[in-house]
Amino acid sequence: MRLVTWNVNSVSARLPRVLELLAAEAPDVVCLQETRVSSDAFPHLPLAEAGYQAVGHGLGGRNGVAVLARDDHVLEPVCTGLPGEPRPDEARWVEADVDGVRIASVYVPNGKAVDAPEFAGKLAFLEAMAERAGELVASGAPVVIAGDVNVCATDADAWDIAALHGGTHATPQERERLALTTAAGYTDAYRAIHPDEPGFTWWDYRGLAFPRGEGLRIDQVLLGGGLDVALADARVLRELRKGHKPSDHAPLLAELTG
DNA sequence: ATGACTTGCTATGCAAGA
Repeated sequence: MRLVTWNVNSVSARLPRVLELLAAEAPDVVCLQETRVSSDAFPHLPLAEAGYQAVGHGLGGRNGVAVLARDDHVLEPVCTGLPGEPRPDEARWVEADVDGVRIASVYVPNGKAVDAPEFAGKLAFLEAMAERAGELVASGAPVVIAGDVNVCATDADAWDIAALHGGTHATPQERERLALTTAAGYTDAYRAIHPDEPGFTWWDYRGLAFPRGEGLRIDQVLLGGGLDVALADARVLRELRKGHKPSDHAPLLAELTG
């Protein structure tokens, strides 16, 4: 199974690049974040023409998540929303089963600034995610949690830890709470394959951040329920951060055997 | 050139992203 996670910063604005990804990599599963469309307005038709079915969860405007599966798989919607999340109206979590593998696409809140009320909401969301992650592995089925976790797990995940706006994304509070999910029995796929590479997945649109290499590794594929032994490769699809109208995130691809 | 933000909306400027 080839699984991609990608924060697209609007699936409508990014549709040509999403179709480019599907044509170039033919992934089995794609988790999208920041789709920024309501579930009703999700672009099912052009994706179907490209050979993909989708479960979208969104309320328009901001946020929104989705799971795509290639047509030769069975995609079954499971649930939307994360039990215990502070803002269920923000559409940041969706689960679907693909050939019996549970897939969760997640968009963790940004948190804005350490002293902002949104920061406490981010911490609460990360706690709810860890809780759900534990439930999922306890069910015994293989599970993938993939998405924009909006946290640099270590200093190696940022080009300049001192430059992070408002001090967010690398605080001990955020890291401890993200670590609750991995402690529940998940493997960070990219780090498992590349222990010493930055693996950045996001670069600011401003200030030539991408060509300067000023990025963050804030998107992750987390493997649970025994899927870690199937991990064969993981890589950042940097080509999609280049060219016409890119997202500010690059897709992250994980390859699993079987 | 990997090239100096981008998106959708409380819209014609603004907040938010990280």
